[in-house]
Amino acid sequence: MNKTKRKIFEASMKLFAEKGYDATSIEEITATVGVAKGTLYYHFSSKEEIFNFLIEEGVKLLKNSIAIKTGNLENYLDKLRAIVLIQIKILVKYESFITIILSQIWGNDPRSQMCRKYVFEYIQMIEEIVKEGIKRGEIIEGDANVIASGIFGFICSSLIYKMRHESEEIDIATLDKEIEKSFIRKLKK
Amino acid sequence: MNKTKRKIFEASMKLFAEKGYDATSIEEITATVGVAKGTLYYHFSSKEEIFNFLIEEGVKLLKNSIAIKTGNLENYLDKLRAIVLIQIKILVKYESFITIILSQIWGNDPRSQMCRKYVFEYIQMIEEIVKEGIKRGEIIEGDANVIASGIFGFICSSLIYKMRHESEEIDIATLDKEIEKSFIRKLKK
DNA sequence: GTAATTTTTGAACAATGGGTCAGAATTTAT
DNA sequence: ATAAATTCTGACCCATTGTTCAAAAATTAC
Repeated sequence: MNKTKRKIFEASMKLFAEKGYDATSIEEITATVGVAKGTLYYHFSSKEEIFNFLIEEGVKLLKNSIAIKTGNLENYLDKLRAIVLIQIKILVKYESFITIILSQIWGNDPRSQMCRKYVFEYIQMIEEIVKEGIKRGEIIEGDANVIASGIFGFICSSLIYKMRHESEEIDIATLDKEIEKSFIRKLKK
Repeated sequence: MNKTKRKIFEASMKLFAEKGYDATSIEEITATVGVAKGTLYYHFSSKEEIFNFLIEEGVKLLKNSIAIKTGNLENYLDKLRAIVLIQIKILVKYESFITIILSQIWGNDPRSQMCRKYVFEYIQMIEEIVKEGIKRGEIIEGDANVIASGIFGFICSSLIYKMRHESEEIDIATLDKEIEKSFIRKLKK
């Protein structure tokens, strides 16, 4: 990716996360980057395209991380543990992306639907792991749907937790350990 | 509340939930209700005021429900169970309100901050229950912060679950039971 | 029935925002 | 050095939006 394009990409990510898609104007993005309007439209065909680009990059990152970190684990509960940890790590490192996703998935407009599609795919992936874990007797019996949605819910709760402790620096290991201790561990059969 | 005002209130709630605050125009709201623009501005001083009004009403409802349903329970884990159930019930009955809240709390703009303030108060309330439950030995030891945030996360996961099963009608009792079985029950000491 | 009050109307206004484009500046190729 | 291709600029366009207001309509009070 071009240097200018990357700058526009990063400024958009930050602004979309802070103020939302609609409330962020093209003018604001270009002012932040320090280029003229035309430059933005040279690199991206529309505001919408910036957004799509953003989401695709983020999803790619999340999926890859999960694939790498869970691939070589044998036990399916350990896979879930790994997912929770990655979720927290991504949240801390790419908070803007997670913020955008969590802001966008709830509505009914096309943009929401698009984001939701990705999130559903992600949860589906978790669900497969839960199902297999149950089948193998490594995870307690239960509705894999609900459990997978619940594990996604931990992204929300982690971000909320992070926001509630904005002043202090959040300790990934501690948050992960506490979620593990209070919720995940209990999924062991 | 006036009949016309109520109609405006309800249409706004629905539209804000579906399309988001910024993407919903005054014109759209008034067209939905079937009144002229001026009528809206007779009942509300601004778009922002509609939003604030909306959030306050919803929060009032949620807090009251919780106070009533947990008040006469002795055991603190039962209180948490009741909260989860109420969360699901409110979600099904007032989905628009929950959708608006979940869309709004993640950003950094004044509107997000306001919504977040309410959500933090709500989580705080859960946290107090968790703390007391731990003190009394009815709930396992753990970080009350994380557990309370986690229980809030179940609102997110329930809405996600609901959206993933849009076609079928969601069964409150079942969803509640599954969350109880997989997550809440395990908090018992 | 008339006056006073409340409620509704919709045209008009000012501001903002996404997007365009012809030309300038810069970089790359020959 | 010159030509070609790439990248950048910012004034301009047009549609949209939140808000206002003087006048009309409807309701209430006397």
